Amino acid sequence: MVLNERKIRILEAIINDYINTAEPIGSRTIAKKYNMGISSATIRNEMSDLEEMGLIVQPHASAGRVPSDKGYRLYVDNLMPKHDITPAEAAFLHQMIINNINHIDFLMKEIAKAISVLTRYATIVSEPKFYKTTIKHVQLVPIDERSIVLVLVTDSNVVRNQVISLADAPDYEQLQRLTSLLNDRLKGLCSADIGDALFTDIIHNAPEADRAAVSVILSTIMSAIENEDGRQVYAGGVKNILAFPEFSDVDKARKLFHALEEREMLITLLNSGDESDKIQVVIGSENTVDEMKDCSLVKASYRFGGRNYGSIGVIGPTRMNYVQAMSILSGVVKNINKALGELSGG
Amino acid sequence: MVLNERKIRILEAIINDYINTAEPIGSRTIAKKYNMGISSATIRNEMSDLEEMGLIVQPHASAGRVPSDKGYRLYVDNLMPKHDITPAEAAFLHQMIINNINHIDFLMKEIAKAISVLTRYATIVSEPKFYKTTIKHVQLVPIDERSIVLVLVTDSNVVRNQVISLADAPDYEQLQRLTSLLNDRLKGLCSADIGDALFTDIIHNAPEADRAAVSVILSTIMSAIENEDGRQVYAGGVKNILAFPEFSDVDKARKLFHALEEREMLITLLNSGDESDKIQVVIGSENTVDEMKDCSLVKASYRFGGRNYGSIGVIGPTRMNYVQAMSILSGVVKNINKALGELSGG
DNA sequence: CTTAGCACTCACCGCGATCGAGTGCTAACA
DNA sequence: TGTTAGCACTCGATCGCGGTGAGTGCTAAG
Repeated sequence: MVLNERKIRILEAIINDYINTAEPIGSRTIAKKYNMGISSATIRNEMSDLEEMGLIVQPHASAGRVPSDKGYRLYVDNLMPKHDITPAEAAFLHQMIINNINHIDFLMKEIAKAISVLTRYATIVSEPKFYKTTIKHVQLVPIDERSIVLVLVTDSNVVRNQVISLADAPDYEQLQRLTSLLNDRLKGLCSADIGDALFTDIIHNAPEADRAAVSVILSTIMSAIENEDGRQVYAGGVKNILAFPEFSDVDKARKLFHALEEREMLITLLNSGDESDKIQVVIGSENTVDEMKDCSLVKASYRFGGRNYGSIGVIGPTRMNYVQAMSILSGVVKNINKALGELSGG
Repeated sequence: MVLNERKIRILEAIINDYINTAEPIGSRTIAKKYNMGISSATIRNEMSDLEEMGLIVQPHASAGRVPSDKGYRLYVDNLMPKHDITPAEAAFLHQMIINNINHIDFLMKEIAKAISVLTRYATIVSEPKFYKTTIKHVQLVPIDERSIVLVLVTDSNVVRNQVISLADAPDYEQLQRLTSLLNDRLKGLCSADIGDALFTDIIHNAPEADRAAVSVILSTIMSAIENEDGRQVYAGGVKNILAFPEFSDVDKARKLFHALEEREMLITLLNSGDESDKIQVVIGSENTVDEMKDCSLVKASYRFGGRNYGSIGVIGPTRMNYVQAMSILSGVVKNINKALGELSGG
């Protein structure tokens, strides 16, 4: 069976209508609403064909049709109009990213929030990977007699705090010395560069009195930088899910909420698919995660100098507004990449 | 009408039953379940009195009774058994607090999470107030040519990061000098101590080349420390709300979710009531916030040396388990206070 | 004061009737 | 051959109705 122009227009009508109304749509409605110059009976015949092709389904015998996951897939891959974000949205995103580009941890949360506000869907983001990130600066800051803060700045400008408890914390001058020492030895290195040899070398070259402290501090630095999967993932706008009729059953909503609080699940989601620059769409049953079978995920990676940096995903019902989600996401990614580029260039 | 012993026992039975089942409870059920040696008819008469007193209400004519907010109030103030947390819970809380007491920002989030897990209610916490908190240490850390990080450690061991953008960031040695300068002048001061005079004095005594940077840095420190309401509030376990039958209506749940994302609302909630050491309970309609009229809030402040530090609140339906919420909350607060005490003593 | 008895109320459940949106099929038509 | 009007049919949703049962309030007797 051939998917002619008319079938495509009917499919588009069904998808557009369903995205807006969340109600199954019948032949008569299409005939009236989108006057295509053909009768409802003809549309009925075409719809019968579309169903046979698996592009639309009937929830029950006397109901209208609803797009299937396969239908959405065709739509997303071939039919969907490309369109950009509005200048206002672009300006808003650009400003927000420029303002916070120096503080990536914070920026990621703001982005998640902003995207959920613009799309009214849930947003998940992952921070830049630490793996193969190099140390730009370490700084030891005194707290009290038994603890200090390790501040770690990486080349991707992620700032991390880590409180370290010590039996007997060094005083301020000692910390200054240790800070200099550590920066001299560690600056510009990535986790792979810091082997056991360097590790013990630094300890042995430290003043006798500082060795215990240096050992603890080095371990903390190592574990912070090694923990590749330790990067943060944030979810924003999760409550938007409650606004969709597909989640009017509280139990269903609760399950999805629960899933979206699972770090591992979010990481799995964001890491799925290839890591190309393209925006990827995972529709309903294509999801490997069970709780997501009724949802779609639109995701993109932001990058910097060819290294994979992190990902951003928009989660909505399968009938989500793919055009809007994809355009906003691409706007965000473009702006982040641009800002990160300027950062490395400047 | 006098509230005799028997009426009290019946009221307790109604409240306990309703806390567990969320179903109106009738006279026959009480007679059977809690054998008090009196017939359902007698209980009926007593219940009629309790209703007249406004302690219980009937959702509709042929239904059982449900405690009123006034009934809960009486229960919480006078009838409720005091009981402590289990040794296991106590050990768990104690360990978590001791482990993280040096990093209060993080600790607060962990506490919110832990309380929601233990109680299955939502938890809100506010970080220690910055107001009248003194500066323990400031540290400037380099990021790149155009930005530095300000790390601020207060006497309550809160560690704050703030990225500062500068037209031309000082180099490392310059930052060292500035760090020393700022520590010399600011250590031990609270926001009220840092007036305009000191402010300009520091700037004028700084080397000519550093003045622009010092000015920006000082402003950042000031705004961080002055912003009394700028303290963070976190909500945890909000999704637990979806498990309660009183929120099986998604719309109701959505409204509460929305409210619990409003910073201002949370601050209002946590600041309501007096600031004594006592655990406070706000029941249903006693709430000033509209969205909370169906909920109760159990809240406590944790303190340190007589200064108000911050608050923790547990939010559940009005039929929440007050005994459990209050015991866990008091356990948490006791442990925090103890840990904070040790901190200042050690 | 307590309790058995009883009439009454009313939410809830299950049932059948009705309604209507939507379909598929058929036959007529261009 | 494709399009369309007509029609029977399907089936979820809605409504009305009587029955059921939990629960009450009242009354009168113990």
